[in-house]
Amino acid sequence: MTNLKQIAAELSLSVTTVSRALKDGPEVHPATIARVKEVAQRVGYVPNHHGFALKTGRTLTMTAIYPMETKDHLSDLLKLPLIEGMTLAARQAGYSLSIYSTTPDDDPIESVQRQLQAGSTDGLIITRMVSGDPRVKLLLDRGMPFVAFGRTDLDTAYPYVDIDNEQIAYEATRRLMDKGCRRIALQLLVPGDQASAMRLSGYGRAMAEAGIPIDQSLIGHGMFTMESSAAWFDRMLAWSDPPTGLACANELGLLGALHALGRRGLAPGSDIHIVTRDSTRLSRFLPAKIGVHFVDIAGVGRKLVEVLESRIANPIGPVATVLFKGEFDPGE
Amino acid sequence: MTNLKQIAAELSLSVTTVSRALKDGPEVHPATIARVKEVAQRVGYVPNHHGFALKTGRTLTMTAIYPMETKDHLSDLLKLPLIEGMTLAARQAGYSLSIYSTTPDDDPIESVQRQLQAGSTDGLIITRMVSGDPRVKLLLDRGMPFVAFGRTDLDTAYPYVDIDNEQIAYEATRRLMDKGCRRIALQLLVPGDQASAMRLSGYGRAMAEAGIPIDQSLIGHGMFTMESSAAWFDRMLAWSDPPTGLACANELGLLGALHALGRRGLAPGSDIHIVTRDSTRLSRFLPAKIGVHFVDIAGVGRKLVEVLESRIANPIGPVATVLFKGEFDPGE
DNA sequence: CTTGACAATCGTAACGTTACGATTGCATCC
DNA sequence: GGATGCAATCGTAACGTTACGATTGTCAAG
Repeated sequence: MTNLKQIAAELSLSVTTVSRALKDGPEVHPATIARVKEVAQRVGYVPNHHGFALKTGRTLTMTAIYPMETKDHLSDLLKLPLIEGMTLAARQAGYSLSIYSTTPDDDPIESVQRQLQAGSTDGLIITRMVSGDPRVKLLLDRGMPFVAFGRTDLDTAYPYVDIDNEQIAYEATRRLMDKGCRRIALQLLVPGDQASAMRLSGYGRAMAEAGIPIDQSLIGHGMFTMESSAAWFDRMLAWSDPPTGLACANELGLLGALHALGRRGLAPGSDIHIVTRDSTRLSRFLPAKIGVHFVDIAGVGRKLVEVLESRIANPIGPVATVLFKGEFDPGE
Repeated sequence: MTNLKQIAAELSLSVTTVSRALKDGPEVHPATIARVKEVAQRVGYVPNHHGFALKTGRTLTMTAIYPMETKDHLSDLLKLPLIEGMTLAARQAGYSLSIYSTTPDDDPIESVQRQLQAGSTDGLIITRMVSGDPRVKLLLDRGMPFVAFGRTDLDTAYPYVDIDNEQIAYEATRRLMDKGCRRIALQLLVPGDQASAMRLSGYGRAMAEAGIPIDQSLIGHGMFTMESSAAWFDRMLAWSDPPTGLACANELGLLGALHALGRRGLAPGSDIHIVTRDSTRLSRFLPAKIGVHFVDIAGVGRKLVEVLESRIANPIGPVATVLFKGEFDPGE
């Protein structure tokens, strides 16, 4: 591992001049800059991360707090394109992305505090926003740059990137109504999180417009595994008045529901209609007629990094808020 | 952000003593240790990562090099449990895990060299091993601790965790033969990688045992998206003598194949039989009779971290090599 | 010839941590 | 009472980097 000192020694220059030359400092003679860069290139000099971080306070690291809904089960395929989008964008922006996994046992606030105290990151990507999320105030107060994947219902302005879950659920419900459905079941993910609240809101708006009262028993919470989705939908199918429409939370919810349906020899398209949100295009490869909202989650990942990057560069600038719309494909 | 100096000032001790006290140094008076720890606790002291790293050379960071087969498409669901297993285990071991994404444009060797030169990681997790993989020698020569996800055909001993792809493909092929299949198609992932070579080897062994000559046109390379798998299988189904058995590379390959089958009104179970490897249990929720090899990929991720951790702790110790077997479920 | 301006380079200190050797105080021993 | 040993603590230097102010040399203007 080479350092500035070695380059300086080789050229009989001071460490200072070498340091400046490598960042094209105007005080350094152009010819010297060229010589320094030539040697740096030749010996494969790469700045030492920790020396830089210690001196400047900039760590060139972003941390994504990654919540796992369960310890063992697959919980949302969305995470795959999200991670791919984030890691690739972070790398291209010159940051390394550290992933801090949390289980349901972990306190979300404590996870953030830990990152704050450790001081080993320039910025945080937080997800799974809840109503009145206390992490926002905490991070703003401490001046730690961050971006949230998801909005919340605070007065405070803060940077976020979100999916328009309200619109997606509204449109999904409307599409099901267009098919003639009136008893429409809705899958929600983690109870209490903002994404689910928005879905519920969009669903409620569509139902209200159509004058259909909401039947709470049609709303499924905690549908973040194929198993839970299948069991929930299976119970409903046994009712005397089963739902005729279903809005799934995501690909896994869809797979679970299709599984329950298939076991009874049913398929979506005639008696029952299904729509879902999809971030992997996986639903398009299933042998079933389903309406799909595609959302560009890799794009969300890239945007999160981009917003966080500008936030780190200018922590007191205006906050960016970005909303990704879903694109509906009726799947006929 | 508090540091040792502040704690030292508060207790009128030297920084040295505080540093030692926090790691229970035997030279420090027990009562002093208690006082120091009490203050550290109260002010929320967390050691500064970069100061520590600069001084000791230990970064407490592991880096996983994460290859993306394509820039845009979902390429293997295996990555999700792998990342979850790795990140969680790394965190529990006191390391942070950095993910370095690479695209097909990136040179794998250069990616490793970059990590070596940057010196900002204690150890590397490399994947997608190829025949005679030059990264192994490079890392061994430079003394950088690492662990590979996958074996390769080198004489050199090096630590790895792998899935027994040879056995899985062998057993998959045998199972298909038990169903009466003789024309058996095989899906392989990245051309040239070792996992695919092992699959091919296991397939070849089973075919040889059964005395069936290998038809190269039944072997599909580059089947790492649902799209490519569907297109490939669709072409085969149009033949006058289509395959009667198919061994899929993974869940996505399976989805693609089922899609192609479904469009022709066919389903696995009678004319054609399908087996696949699965790391998400997703195939069990599909409305199709397929044999499945389950592999505990989250366990692989945890094991990778565990092996790397012991490698970092003792870089010249014996190399651990771990093989994960698949568990077959005929899916009747 | 002196002064001033300017370009180019240098030296020192500091970020927070740990390793090493030095120092202090105190009891014990001959 | 001075030497010895030991426990507890301290001071300094170093890891690699950057920021700041200082220093050198050159050249033109007065």
